[in-house]
Amino acid sequence: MAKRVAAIQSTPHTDLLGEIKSSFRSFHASEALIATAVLNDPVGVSAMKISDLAEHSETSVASIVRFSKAMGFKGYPEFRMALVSEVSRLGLNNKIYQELDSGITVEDSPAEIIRKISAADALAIQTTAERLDVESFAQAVAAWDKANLIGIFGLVSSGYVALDLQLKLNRQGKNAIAWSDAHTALTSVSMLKPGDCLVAISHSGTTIDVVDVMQEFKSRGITVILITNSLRSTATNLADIVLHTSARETTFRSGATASRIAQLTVVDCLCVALAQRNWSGTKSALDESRGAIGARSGRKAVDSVKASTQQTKVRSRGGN
Amino acid sequence: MAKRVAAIQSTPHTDLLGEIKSSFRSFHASEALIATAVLNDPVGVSAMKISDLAEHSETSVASIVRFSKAMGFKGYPEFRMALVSEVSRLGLNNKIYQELDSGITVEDSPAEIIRKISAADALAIQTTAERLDVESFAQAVAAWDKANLIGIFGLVSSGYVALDLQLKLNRQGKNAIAWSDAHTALTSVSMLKPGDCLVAISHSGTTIDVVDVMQEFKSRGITVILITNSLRSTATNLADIVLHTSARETTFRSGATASRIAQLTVVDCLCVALAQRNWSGTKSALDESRGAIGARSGRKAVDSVKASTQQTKVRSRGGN
DNA sequence: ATTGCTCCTGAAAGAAACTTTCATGAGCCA
DNA sequence: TGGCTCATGAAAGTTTCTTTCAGGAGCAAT
Repeated sequence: MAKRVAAIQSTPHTDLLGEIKSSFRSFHASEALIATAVLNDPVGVSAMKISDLAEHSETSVASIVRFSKAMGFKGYPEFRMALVSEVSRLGLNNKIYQELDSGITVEDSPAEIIRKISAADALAIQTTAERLDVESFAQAVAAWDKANLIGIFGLVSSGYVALDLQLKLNRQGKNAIAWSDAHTALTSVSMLKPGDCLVAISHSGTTIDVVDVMQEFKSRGITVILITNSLRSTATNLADIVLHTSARETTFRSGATASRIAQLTVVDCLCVALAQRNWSGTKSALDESRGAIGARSGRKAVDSVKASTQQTKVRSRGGN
Repeated sequence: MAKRVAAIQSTPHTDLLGEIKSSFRSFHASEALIATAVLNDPVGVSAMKISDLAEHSETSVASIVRFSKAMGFKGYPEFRMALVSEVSRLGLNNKIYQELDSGITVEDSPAEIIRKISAADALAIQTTAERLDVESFAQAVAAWDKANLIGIFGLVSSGYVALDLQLKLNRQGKNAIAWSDAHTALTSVSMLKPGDCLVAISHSGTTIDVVDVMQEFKSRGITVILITNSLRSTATNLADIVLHTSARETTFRSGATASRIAQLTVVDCLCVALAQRNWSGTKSALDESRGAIGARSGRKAVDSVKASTQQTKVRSRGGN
C-alpha cells in the first residue's frame, strides 16, 4: 500500500473522482465499498460525517480513515473538503469563460454588466502582461533611472494615467512632471536635457498632438518612451522604446477603460521595478510620504472596530 | 439578530462572500473581525479549524459559532464547507491567488515583477466584480439617472478616478463635476439640490476630508454614494449607498494601484449600466463626441497602417 | 490438510474539534 | 449615576474523528 499512497500523495487532487476511479482495481474489499459509495453519489457523500458514510458504505469508520489516508489525505475531514471542492467545481465549471466578445446588450442585468466588463478589464491586464516585451521594459526602467527629470505626456483619459505616473515617481523621490495638453508640453520642452526621458501615453498612437510632442522632444535628444495599444503607428515609429498594451474595446465603452487600466498596470510595473532598483533609497521616501498622509487621515473617527480590523488586515498580509 | 438570521437563511448561499460583504454593516465588532478575516483570505480560512480561525481573527470560538449561525448555517463545519465550495467554484484556490501575498523582492526579475503585479491587478478586478453588491449597484445607477447634477469627490489618486468619471458621464450627456480637494467641493455644495448625487471615492474610507465633504452634502439632502475598499469605516456609516472594491495592497506599492484599478472598474460598470438605461439617448451623444475627436486627430499624418488600425478599432467598438 | 504468516477489518478507547452555557463587562438610556 | 441590555470569551459539555488492538480471513509452504 505504501507505494500507492506515495504515488497519489504527490498529486494535488485536481481530479479526485478520477483518481478514485483509476485506483479502483487496487482497492481492498472495504475500500472498494467506500469508493463505490463515493463515486455513486459524490454530492451525498460530501455531506456525510464519517459515521454516516461508514454506515452508508457498510464498512467502519476506521476503514474510512484508512481510505482517506490511502488517497493521500491527512484524514477524513481533509478528504471530505476535497470532495466538496471537487463537487462544487464540477457543478459549475461549464459556463465560464465564453462570451468575452459578446458585448453588452440592452437585456443584460446589472450583474451581467459587472461580470462582462470586469472580465474584459481583467483580460486586458493579463494579455498586456503576457505580451509586454521584457527587453523594452528593462530599457525603460534603465532610462528612467538615468534621467534627472522625466516628462510625461497624455491627453484626456491618458492624461489621468500621466498624472498618476507623476505622482508615483514623485513619491519615490524621482523628479517627474506630467502635461495634459500639447501646448504646455511644448512650452516646457527646454526643461529636459539629453539623457532625460519623455513618456508619451496614447491608446491609438495616432493622435496628432501626441506625435507632435514626441517629435519635438526627440529632436532635442531626449529618450522617448511610448505606452500605446497600437502595434504600428506614427508614434511607434518615432519612439525609442515602445511598451504595448493589449486591450480590446467593447461595445458601449467610449472611455477606453480597459485600455487605461492596461496602461496603469504597465506604469505600475515600471514604477515598482524602478523602486526595486533603488531599494534602500526608496524605502525612506515611501515611508516619509506615508507618514505625511497617515498623520492627516488619522485625526479623528477611529473607532475600535476599525482599528482592529485594520490590524487584522496587516497581519494577514504578512502571514501567508 | 433573529431577523437578520431569517433573512439570510432563506438564501441557498450561492454567493457566500457577497453575502458576508453586504451584511457587513449589520455585524457586531467580533463578527466584523471574523468577516474581515474571511474576506481577506477565503482560501486560507477555508483550511482552518475553528480554533485557528478564532486565533487568526482575534476573537473566540464561540463568536465564530455565532457568526456561522448568523449566516444561516447549522454550525462552523457547515459554514466551512460552504466556504470551501465557494472558493473552489470561483477558482480562487489556483496558483495565481496563492502568490499574491508573496510580494516583490529585490531578486525578482522584470518578468516576475510584471507577472506579480498584473496578477494582483487582475485579481483585484475579479474579486471586486464578484463581491460587488448588485443591489447597491442598481441603486446607484438609479440615483444617477434621477440626478440633474452629479458631484464627484476624490483626493490624490482617487481624484484621477473622479476626473475619469466626470469625463465618462459628460461624454454620455450627463451633467457631472469632479472635485479633487475638500475646499473646492465644499464651496460648490450649493450647486447640488436634493435628488442630486455626490459620489465620494476613498480607498480607506477614513480620510478626514472625505468624511467632512460627505457629511456636508448629506446634511443638505443629497444622496451620497461611496466607492471604497473598507468594509466598515466612518465613511461607510455615513453613505447612503456603498460600493465596495476588493483590493489588497502588496509590498512596495505605495500608490494603491490595485485599489485604483478596482475603482475604475466599478466606475466603468456604473457608466455602462447608466448608458444602457438610456440606450437611445446615449447613442447620439457618444457619436457626437466621437465625431468631434475624430475630426481633430485625423488632421494629418495618416499613413495606411494607422488608418487600418483605426478602422479596426471603430469596427470592434460598434460591432459587438 | 495443517500450520504459520500476513494483513485486512471493525470495536472501542483516546484525542480533537465543535457547541452550549454562563459570568463578565462594555455600551446605552433614563 | 444607576440600572438595563446585550455582545463576548472561558470553560464545561457534546459530538466527531483517529488510533489502537484483537480477531479472523486468505494464502503459501510443509
